[in-house]
Amino acid sequence: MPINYFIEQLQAKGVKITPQRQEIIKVFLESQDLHLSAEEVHRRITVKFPSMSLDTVYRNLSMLQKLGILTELNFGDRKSLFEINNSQHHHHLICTKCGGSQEIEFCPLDFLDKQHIKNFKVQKHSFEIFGICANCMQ
Amino acid sequence: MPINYFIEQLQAKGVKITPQRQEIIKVFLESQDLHLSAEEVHRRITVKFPSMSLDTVYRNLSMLQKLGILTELNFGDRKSLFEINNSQHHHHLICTKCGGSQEIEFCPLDFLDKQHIKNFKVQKHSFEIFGICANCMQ
DNA sequence: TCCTAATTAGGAATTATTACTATTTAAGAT
DNA sequence: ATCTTAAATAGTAATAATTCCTAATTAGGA
Repeated sequence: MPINYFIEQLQAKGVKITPQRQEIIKVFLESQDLHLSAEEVHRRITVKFPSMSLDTVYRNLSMLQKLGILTELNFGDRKSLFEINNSQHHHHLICTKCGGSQEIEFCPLDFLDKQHIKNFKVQKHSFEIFGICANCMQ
Repeated sequence: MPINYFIEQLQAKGVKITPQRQEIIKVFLESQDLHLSAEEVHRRITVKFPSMSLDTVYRNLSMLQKLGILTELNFGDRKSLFEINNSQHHHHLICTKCGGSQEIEFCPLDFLDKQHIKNFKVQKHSFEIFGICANCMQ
């Protein structure tokens, strides 16, 4: 997805298109890493724009997540990671040794009997598998 | 499960049976709430034993989790919750409005095609569904 | 009863995130 | 093109959860 695709979403929601916001989206689009922490996003931007405030990063990550442009991930280490929604819905295998992760396309909701969630309005869900990856296995 | 069941597990692992440890286990066994934070465990114990250190709570929760006596839960609010393993494996529906949770017996691993996780040694997994519970719905 | 490694209390330090406030700015109106 | 203003930002302080540190205590074996 080109950056304009996301900029248009912002315009449609009536939020201002600031240079800071554009930089944050660019970082995700240019990143090889799929998952970035607020700190890491900030670090990458301040290389070129040293005045970017960490608060601005947090504020915008949160806003972009609410708009559905980013997904927030919690791998249980009490720091949030974010990934941009430019591929299909998926979940993750996370290596507890090296910290790396891979995507799996399996989604539990496809197998969940609706009996289990009646009288409950589902908003979102999380599913992660933790273990040792092939690399770390030997 | 009586408390002795857990004490014996500790003895079998060769850790010392301190009063502090026994209190922590008691708190879980006596609690109607299924999920307790470190802070909450500490709060309940200091009513009777004001000198219990918060550090001791953290250290022991972590130890009890590694021994398989407790399960650590992360509902994405960057604070860990713990529950004692005295019922069968389950997952949770979590209400984003009131914070309450209910158990569901469905487990994704029962439906996961082993193709998805080949070359990966599974250690643990998380699965939570977030939404609005029946009470908060009206 | 003695010994010692394990454990603890108390407080300081760390990490991630949120709050606050004065200043700046995007973008619609004139 | 300029003006206006609500939204957004920078910089810093505050908060929350957790971990680290160290001297003192203690469980449990000898």
